[in-house]
Amino acid sequence: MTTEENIINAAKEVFVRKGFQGAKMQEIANEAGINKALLHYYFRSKEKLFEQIFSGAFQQLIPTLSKKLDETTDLETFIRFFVPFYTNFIQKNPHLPQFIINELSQNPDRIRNLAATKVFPFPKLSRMITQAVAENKIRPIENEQLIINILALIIFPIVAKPMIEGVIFNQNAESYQNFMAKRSDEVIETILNSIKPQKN
Amino acid sequence: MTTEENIINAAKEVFVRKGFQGAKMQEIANEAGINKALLHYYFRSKEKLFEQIFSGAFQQLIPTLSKKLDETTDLETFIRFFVPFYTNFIQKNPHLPQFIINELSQNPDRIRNLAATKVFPFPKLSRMITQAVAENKIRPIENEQLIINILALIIFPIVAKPMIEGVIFNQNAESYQNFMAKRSDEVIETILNSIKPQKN
DNA sequence: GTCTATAAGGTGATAGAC
DNA sequence: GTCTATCACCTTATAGAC
Repeated sequence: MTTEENIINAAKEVFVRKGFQGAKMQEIANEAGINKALLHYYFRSKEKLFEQIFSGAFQQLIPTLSKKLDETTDLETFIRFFVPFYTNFIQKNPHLPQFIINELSQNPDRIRNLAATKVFPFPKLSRMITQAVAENKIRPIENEQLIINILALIIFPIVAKPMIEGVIFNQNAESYQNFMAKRSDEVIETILNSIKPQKN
Repeated sequence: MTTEENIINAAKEVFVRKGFQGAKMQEIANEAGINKALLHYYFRSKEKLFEQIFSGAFQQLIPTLSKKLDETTDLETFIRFFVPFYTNFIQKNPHLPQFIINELSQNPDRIRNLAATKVFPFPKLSRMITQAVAENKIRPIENEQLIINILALIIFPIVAKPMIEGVIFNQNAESYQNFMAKRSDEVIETILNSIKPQKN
């Protein structure tokens, strides 16, 4: 592993754990097993380092999703694919959504350009929902409400992990893991039930 | 308004906007229209000031909820009360959940004692759900899954506001407000639909 | 490329005048 | 109670030897 890759991995870890302000160059250097000066040798400043890390974070995610959306026409099929797929991605990058939310609310300009199109392929899914409603396959619901419902059910339990472990599971990490193992199926069932067409 | 109240209001604002690390005593002083020294005169340290702020944040919330839970036996009735009530509280304190989540994941010890019992009256609601399942009033679902579903649908759109405004609504603040105005009803409908007993 | 040393500026906290 | 001035420390960034 090159020094540069080494730094990137260390920085990703620290940035995402501490946020931009909380992350210290010294801590990144320690984590990478080098010294501060070398950080500035490879990446002129903390800002530059940050941008490099962040712009790469979502690059694995969006192409896959867009492709799947192009191949799929049925909303239920897409949801059954999307929920475990996105859950899995976020479980592998558990601090990422919280990090994005934090940075967007503290310094929107820093990552707005980066985040705008890379977080979620919104328009395609939106059209799919509109169509499903028009065809009476699901109950009437606004695109945005349904999309936020899905994202909320997936993302919240991961972002709020420390809160949930503390308040709901009394600091019991095993209970939380147990809970998360069943989460994906539960979200699918919750979503599909919630949009079933109403009986007349 | 006394200087002390002044400081508390300013500090609440800044802490919740920037997190513990990001909040600077100078910024709090500016926001309060005084100087740094006076902060330390009233509250010995940044830590002390922080504790004072935080421990007061939830004190209005929990008593009301507990009382309502004692008065209510029907789950649907409670949900119809709880969703708009909690939504309203969080809209008035929009940065609070994000703040708690952040601080819990960055320095759990700092607020664990404060947060543990004050965020949510979990056990009472849990028993109510167990009973509703046993009586076939709702489909089989684990208490924790349902409670997290409810909290997720309420809290996420507020915590993730900057992300949603950016990605879903193209920086259009009015669209977001419009979305939030309908949110409470939508959450109730989503939740109640999602737990309807299954047909045989 | 990698290091040590240090500059330049910020941050929490205190001393002391009024 | 409120202020100015200042201390001690920390953080980013750079200079310069190897």
